[in-house]
Amino acid sequence: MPNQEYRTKQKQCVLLCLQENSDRALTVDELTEKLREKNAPIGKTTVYRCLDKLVQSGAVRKFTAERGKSAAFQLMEHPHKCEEHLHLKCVGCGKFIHLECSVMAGVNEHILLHHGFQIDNRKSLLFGLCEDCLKKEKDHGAD
Amino acid sequence: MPNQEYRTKQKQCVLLCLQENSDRALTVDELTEKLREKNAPIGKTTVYRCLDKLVQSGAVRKFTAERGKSAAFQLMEHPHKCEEHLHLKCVGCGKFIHLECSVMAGVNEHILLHHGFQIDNRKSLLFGLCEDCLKKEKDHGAD
DNA sequence: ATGAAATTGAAAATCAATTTCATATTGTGA
DNA sequence: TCACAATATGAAATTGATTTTCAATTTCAT
Repeated sequence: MPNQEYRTKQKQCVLLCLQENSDRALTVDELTEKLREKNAPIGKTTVYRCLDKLVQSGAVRKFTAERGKSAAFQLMEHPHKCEEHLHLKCVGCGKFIHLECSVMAGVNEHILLHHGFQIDNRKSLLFGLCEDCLKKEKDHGAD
Repeated sequence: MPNQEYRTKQKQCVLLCLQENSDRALTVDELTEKLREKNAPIGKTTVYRCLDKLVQSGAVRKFTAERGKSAAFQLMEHPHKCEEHLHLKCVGCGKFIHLECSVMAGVNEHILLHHGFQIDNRKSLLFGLCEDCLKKEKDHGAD
């Protein structure tokens, strides 16, 4: 009486596609389209299900967009390491930045000790503008 | 040729209701129900529209829930001050905490100077467990 | 090869949020 | 006070991402 997860072509393809695009977050539609182009057509329902499992396992991070916009998914290269630091997401270009830094290392501890709050790095995300997008904004003079 | 915002009963009621519940975030359904109970019935569409404006103006913060769950809205008592510090949100009880603290004050500056990233405090939120919920979790021994 | 458990995916359902549009309200100028 | 143009309201219809359903297919231990 097997009680396990079956190894299927579809799951492998979704994971591979995420690996090939690990520098950015993909929506379900983008993923489905990329796989169709690669002659590995797959139903959207299945893509949703694969991603759910990957998110559960911690291997993939889900960026929940505002309603009406699709969520986007990105593979985390080192999930365990990722739990140890905060992350930044640029609202200009979508870039995802690992905030690994000795100065920042003590921040979560400080918040736990002095504010009684235990931050969950997997669920937290700081939004703002990255270096490139800041520069672009200055050049255009706007805002 | 007026080119302004009309002062209507509905807008005042929504704002008042948010003020009376400024300790927590309310969904559109909760807000609509509370106003019905107060004999100030209002259409959901209008509640959505009022909230949009309040969010635009910075007076109200919107907590975008995962899909299938409704977003929740909470009045910010001092919007300008809020832009100056980060916030914590407890995933256990929903508590919203202002992280005003001298130690944290330099964090955004450090990230800008050393990581080239300008954090937008209005869009950022750190998730985790507050003191009370941490205690509850320990008592139950689970996890 | 067999069959029970798990997976797939098209179609239908879900549901918060948005749009539409006819009606009602607001505030200004006469 | 009146009229009217700008704005607001809200019920109903629509949208659109995600989830559910379920019959057909695939996986893998025996």
